[in-house]
Amino acid sequence: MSSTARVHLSRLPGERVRVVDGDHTEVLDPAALPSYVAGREAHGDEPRWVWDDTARWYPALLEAGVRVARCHDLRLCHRLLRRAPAVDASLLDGEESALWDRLRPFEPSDPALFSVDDAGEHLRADLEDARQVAAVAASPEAVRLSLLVAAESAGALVAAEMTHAGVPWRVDVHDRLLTELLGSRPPRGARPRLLEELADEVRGLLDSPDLNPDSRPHLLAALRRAGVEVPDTRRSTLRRVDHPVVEPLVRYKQLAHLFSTSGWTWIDQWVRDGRFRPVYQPAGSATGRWSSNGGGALSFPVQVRSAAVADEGWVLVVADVAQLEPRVLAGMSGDQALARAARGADLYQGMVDDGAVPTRQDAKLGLLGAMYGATSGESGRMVAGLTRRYPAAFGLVEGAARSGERGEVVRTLLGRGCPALGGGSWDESPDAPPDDLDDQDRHRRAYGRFTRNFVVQGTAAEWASCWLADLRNRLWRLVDEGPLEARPHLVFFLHDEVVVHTPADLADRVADEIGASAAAAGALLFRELPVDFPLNTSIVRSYAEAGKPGAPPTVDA
DNA sequence: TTGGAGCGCGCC
DNA sequence: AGGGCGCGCTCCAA
Repeated sequence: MSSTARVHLSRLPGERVRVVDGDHTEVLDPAALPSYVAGREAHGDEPRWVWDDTARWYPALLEAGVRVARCHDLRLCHRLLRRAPAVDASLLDGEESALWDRLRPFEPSDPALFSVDDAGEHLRADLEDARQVAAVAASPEAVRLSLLVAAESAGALVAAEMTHAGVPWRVDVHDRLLTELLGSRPPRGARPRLLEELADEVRGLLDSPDLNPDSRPHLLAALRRAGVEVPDTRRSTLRRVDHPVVEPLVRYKQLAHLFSTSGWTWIDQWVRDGRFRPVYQPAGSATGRWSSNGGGALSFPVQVRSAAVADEGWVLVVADVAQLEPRVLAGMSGDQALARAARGADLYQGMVDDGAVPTRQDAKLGLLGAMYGATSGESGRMVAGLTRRYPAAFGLVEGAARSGERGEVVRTLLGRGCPALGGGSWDESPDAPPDDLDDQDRHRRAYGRFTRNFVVQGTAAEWASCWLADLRNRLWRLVDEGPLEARPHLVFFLHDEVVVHTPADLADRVADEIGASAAAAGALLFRELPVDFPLNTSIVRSYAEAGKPGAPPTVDA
C-alpha cells in the first residue's frame, strides 16, 4: 500500500472511540471526533481512515460538515478478501476474525455509533486492518486487489455522501403528477379515484362485481369465466389476448404499480426537506454491484423523474455510459476486434460496420445473449456467428460458464471471487444439492449462467467504482471551499449512470470531469487495450429531461 | 399477528 | 430453461 498514514477508529465500551495512529493511541469522546478528523484532514496529509463500516462512522462527520478524502472499509474489504481466490484466507484468521465474518452491514435505523448489545463494539480496527494489509500484500494479485479495495472503500464514501446530500426533490411536482394520473390522494387503505374507476371497468367487462384486480387467483378465475385462458397475468401475456378487458386491465396494473411503489406513501417515507435520500449498499449484490435497501433507489420509475429538479440556480448533470458491459468485456478479454468496434459512440453499430452482423439489433441480441447465456431463439443463433468474429471476448464468457458448470468459482478482473456453488447467496438454495440427477444438472447449468454473467457484470461494477472514486475527487477540486452540498456533488448512481447536482455556471466543467473520470477508469482497468467509454451527458433542470438524444440542454427555468 | 414465498413489476 | 437487484402485493402457514 502507499505511504498514506492509516488512522484506525474503533468503538470502546462506555461509548468511547479508540484512535490508533501508528504508535500513538488515544481515546476520544464521540462528540470530539468531527473536529479531530477535520483537523487531520486540514493538514493536507489526508490520512486513510480505517473503520469497521463507513455507513456507521461517516454520516455524523458529514452532518458536522467534515468530508474525508479516503478511507478503508473493513467490513466491505473483509468480505471481499474472504472470497477472493487469490487471497490466502488463513492470513485473515486471528483474534476477532470470526466476529468480522459475521459483521452485518450497518443499518441506518441503528444508533449511529453505539448500541447496547452490539458485539462489534469491541472490534479492533487496527488488528483487522493489519491482517487485511498482509493478506493483500501476500497475494500474487496484490496490485489489482489493492485497487479494488481502495475503489470499494471510496464507493462507500460516495454512498454516504449521496445519502447525506440527497436528490433534490419537488414534492409539489410529484404530487401534481400523481393527482393527474390517479386522482387526488385517497384516505389510507383506499384506492385513488381514477384507479377505482379502472377497477370498476374491469369488473364490468368480466362480469365479476366483487373482483379484486390485485388478486392473481381471483383475476385468473374471472378471466377464465370470460373465456380468456392465460397461464399468468403478466402484462406481456395479457397483451397477446384479444379481449376488451385487456386495455383497461393493463392500464390498471400500470397505475396500481405507480400508486404503490412511487405514490404518496413513498413521498412520506423517503422525501424530507426537499431531498430524496435513498440508502445504498455498495457491493450489496454478489457481483459487486450496489444494491439499495431503502427508497427503491435502483428502480424508481421513469414516470416520477420529473420531480427530481435542481435547486434554483443549479442544474443536474446526468451521464450514462453507452453499452458499459460489452465494452468491459472487450477490455477484460483483450479482444482486439471488439475493442475496435467499441471505438466510438455506438458499439453495436461498430460491429455492423465491422461486417460482423447485418443489423444493430443482431449485434445487441448476440452480445447480450453471450453475456446472459441465451441458448435458444434468435439470440442463441447469433452467438455462434459472433464467436468467430470475436473469439477472445466470446471465449471469455464461454470459459466462465464452463468453469461454473464444473463447480469452480470464477473471478472478476480485479480479483473478486463469486460465491461458491451451493454456497448460499447466489441463489436461494443454501446447500443440499438436489438428489435427482436432472435437477443437479439444471442446477449446475444455472450456476454456469451465473458465473458467465458474474465476470462481466462484476468487472463492470469495478469499472464503475473506479469511475465514481475519481469523479468524486475531481468534483471536490472544482471549488476551493464550502461544505460538500454547497459544491458540485454526486446525488445519484445507478450501475452505469451518475447524476451531479451543481451550480449552473459550473455545469460544463462538471460534464468534462465526468468524461475525464470515465476515461481514467478505463485506462486504469484495461491499460493494455484502450477501450472507449463514451457518455450520454445532459445538463438539465429536471431529471426527466435527461437522456433524450438531440434534446437541447435547458439551463433556464 | 407475523413472516416468508411467490408473483409481477421496474431498474440496469 | 437469459444475469443481477428491490419492492409491494397476496396468500398461507405458524
